[in-house]
Amino acid sequence: MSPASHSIRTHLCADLRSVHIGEQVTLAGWVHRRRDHGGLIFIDVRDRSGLVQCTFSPDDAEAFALGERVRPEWVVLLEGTVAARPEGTTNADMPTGEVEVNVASLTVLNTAETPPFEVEDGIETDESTRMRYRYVDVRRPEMLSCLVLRDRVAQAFRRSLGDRGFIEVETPILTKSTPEGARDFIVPSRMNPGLFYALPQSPQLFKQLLMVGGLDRYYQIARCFRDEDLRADRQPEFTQIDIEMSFCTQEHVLATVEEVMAEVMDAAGVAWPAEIPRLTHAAAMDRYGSDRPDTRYGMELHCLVDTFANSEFKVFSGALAAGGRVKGINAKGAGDWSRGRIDALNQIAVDSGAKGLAWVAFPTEGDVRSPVAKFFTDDEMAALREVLDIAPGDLALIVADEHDLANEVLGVLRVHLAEELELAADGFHPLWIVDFPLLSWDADEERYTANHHPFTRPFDEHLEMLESDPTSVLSYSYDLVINGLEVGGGTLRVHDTALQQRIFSVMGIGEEEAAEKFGFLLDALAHGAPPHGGIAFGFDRLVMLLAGGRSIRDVIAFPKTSSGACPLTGAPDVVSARQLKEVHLSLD
RNA sequence: GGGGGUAUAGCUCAGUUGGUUAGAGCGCUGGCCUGUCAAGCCAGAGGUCGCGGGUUCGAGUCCCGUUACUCCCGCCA
Repeated sequence: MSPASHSIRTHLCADLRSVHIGEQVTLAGWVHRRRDHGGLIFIDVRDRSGLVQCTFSPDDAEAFALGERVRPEWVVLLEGTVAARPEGTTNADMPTGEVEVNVASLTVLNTAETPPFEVEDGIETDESTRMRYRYVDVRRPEMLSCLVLRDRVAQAFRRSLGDRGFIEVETPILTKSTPEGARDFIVPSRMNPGLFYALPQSPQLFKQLLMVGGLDRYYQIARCFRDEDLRADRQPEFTQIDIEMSFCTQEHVLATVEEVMAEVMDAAGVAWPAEIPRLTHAAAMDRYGSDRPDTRYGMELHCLVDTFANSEFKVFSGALAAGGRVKGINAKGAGDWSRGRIDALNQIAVDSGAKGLAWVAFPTEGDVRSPVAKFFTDDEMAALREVLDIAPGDLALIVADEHDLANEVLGVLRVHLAEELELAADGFHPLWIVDFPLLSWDADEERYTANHHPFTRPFDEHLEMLESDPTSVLSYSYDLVINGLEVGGGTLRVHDTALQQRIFSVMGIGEEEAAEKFGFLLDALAHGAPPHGGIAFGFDRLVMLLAGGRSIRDVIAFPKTSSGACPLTGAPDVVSARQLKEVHLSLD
């Protein structure tokens, strides 16, 4: 049903077409632009559907006088007759360009101050100004279309998940602070002096409790809160499509998600591959140097250990002797880069933790430029060309270092080079990253920490290594990566109290602490927890990606600045002494 | 917490080696104008040069500090 039903208007502005010619219509909207010719006035009237041109003729003195008075962004109600535009005055650039409305009467519903910026696409106004006047900003078609797309995607998720027997359940916003993970936003409790709620970082534990509760399949479009520093793709509050299912294997979760994503992408009008390729975490690191590789381009990492096994070059031989790796990438088309540009790459490598970056440029056939090639034998050079598939115009970049570091450094360079060389193909290139290690060693905290979260289920066949070789234990875990952006992630969960205790123990979370922080989860697991698993999608990121944007803020109606402030409301703000006293807080 | 960038009219920006009264386009206000659609023409208003301090005869410009916005690193299971 159109918004024009049950309304003081009969049509939306941009719905008018030649078929309406001769009809009496009533429109309501904002004055977009006025073109006053003295004896004839054009006003483009805008509502969320778009624009239509309205004309005021001096024949109707009353309406004409009002037409002279109105200003941009005034809110008007107007009645008139849809008419064909005179020959030669149609506007092919406008959907309504064949017609215009000859206005018989106009009512000013509201006046408006001059807007702080133009209500049109493509403006370059400072973002905090746009945020401060967000109600003006969202009148711009490109902003409106982002919110519409967001709605489309949300509706598609609801429909698709509902069709598959998932039940939408809301979980608490006022909840309990948990260790691990991000910093919590906390809320003082007036009725319980000195005690605090925390806002959820995700509904993780609640959805597991719902599985124990026999809901079987749950989803929620859930608001999540994390008190960490912001980025272009990170807001302090954000939205997840949160999904959990019981009695399933990893394959069942992935299959369900693939079906749902196919339907969602179809609803969003996006081309989407029939099958989502999979890559293990280890393979992703090995081939792309990243656990969220951008597969819109190649430039994979290649192992040069065999190539330089007997190298005289001390940097290489030293790294290999220490058990490290020599790996390289081929920056195709960068063979003629200046020394300065290559030095910049070296700086990126060093900033990423490498000791340095070896490079060999092949600007033209038979020409080689390199500060290190003199250390290579002819055979080594030939092998290098072979392994990296070098052609004239290419640039070989080589890192020799400890295994993981060599991968990561090249991974960073790969992303940087792809941007500079504009390698990314069009469209959306999703892939699954699976089989993440369960735990990582945190050198700062001197303990093992969960890669995903502490409730992730280890591979059954790796359980015996849990205490003896914790970092070698892989887990039932999966991330959905699209164009180098982590869009979703999930795991199968531990559904057994004893195993959960073992994992806490390996992580250095004692029985007492576990009982205090997660006691309710452990209790639940002891009350008949089915095997279960799920996934959560970063909804804002996904919509941003589909909208082709670079900032998550453009798909959030009222986002915050990078310091977590809201220029519109002025939040965060001071509260009164009385409010503080009521919640038993005093400030420094 | 660290690094980079930005801050001059409502918006987007220019402003030279420090030098008279800080400019432009758009927008805004007024006037003219009957077929425009980024209407056109004429006229006009509009400035705490982010803020504070310093150097100087003189600071939008140089120095120090600071705030806000923004991008990145750390951080974000």
